[in-house]
Amino acid sequence: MELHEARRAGLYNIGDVATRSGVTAKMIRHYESLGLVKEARRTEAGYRVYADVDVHTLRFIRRARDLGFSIRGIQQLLGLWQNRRRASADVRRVAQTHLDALDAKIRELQQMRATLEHLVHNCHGDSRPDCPILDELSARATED
Amino acid sequence: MELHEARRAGLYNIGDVATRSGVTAKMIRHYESLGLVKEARRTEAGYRVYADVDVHTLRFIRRARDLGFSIRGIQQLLGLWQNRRRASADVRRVAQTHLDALDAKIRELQQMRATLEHLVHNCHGDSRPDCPILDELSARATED
DNA sequence: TCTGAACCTTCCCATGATGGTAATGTCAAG
DNA sequence: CTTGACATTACCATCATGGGAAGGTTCAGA
Repeated sequence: MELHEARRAGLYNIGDVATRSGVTAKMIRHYESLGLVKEARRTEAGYRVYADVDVHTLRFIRRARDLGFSIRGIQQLLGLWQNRRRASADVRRVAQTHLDALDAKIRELQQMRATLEHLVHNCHGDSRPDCPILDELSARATED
Repeated sequence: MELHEARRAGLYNIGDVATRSGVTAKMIRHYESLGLVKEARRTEAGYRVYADVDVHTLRFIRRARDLGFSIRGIQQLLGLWQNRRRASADVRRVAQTHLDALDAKIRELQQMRATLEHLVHNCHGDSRPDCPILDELSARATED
């Protein structure tokens, strides 16, 4: 197949798909190398060729990434999405696992934030050198 | 210098320092290669040798890492810590920058979390295939 | 004194998701 | 036929950390 034939057949090259899906061409190739999306057909010149269904799949991937799912999680979600006999419980389990991970991460960052906020709040922030931030970081023990 | 002499002089090898500072030997070497800590002296056999002041510095680094500071930020903080003519305003500026970054990251994760929570909440989680989580991910447009 | 465990050294590779760049080849329009 | 905008692969970088291999050192105990 050649590219102009593919175009006439309603197919896209990687740049078109990138624009339509919101996934960069770079990442599309990367996902292919990971096996997250199946290997694209090629024109005779070696250009990747895509159809609407691929755009749809890549949008799915991008939305999942936007929700912070890992490639592993997206792999699971894609598998369930493409399996009509899936149980929604399986989907929810994957999502819940990620939700728990998000919660853990948020708590971790909030803990950092609280400590740092406290320190920043207690720092004069003037021309003098004394600074509770440095005092805390150089303290002999980890206590506040 | 040989190791037993160094020990008698109150110095440590990298394993001791790792234990005392809470920074792994691996990371101590890495920080040295980055220039975050100065190059350690060596015994004649090539073993790194450290003093109490180095333990102190590495603890400082570990505490800063625990607060999520980047290597770049820690470099700045170390510089200020070791500069007696620093202005606390400079320290606070570095900390505030990181605090802002933490806030941004937390908000980003909370946004993800909220969306995902909503989806998980609306998913039956039973044996049927219909699932709002997949519906959202495969939606034609990004709206809730 | 020998041996083995427990250290140390350097060097390379892996993570996860993404970006950059370079060298090279193809396509489409003027 | 040239030119510019595409495409291809391959490699390197990020950020902080860990793993492991291959080899040298130290030290305690038999």
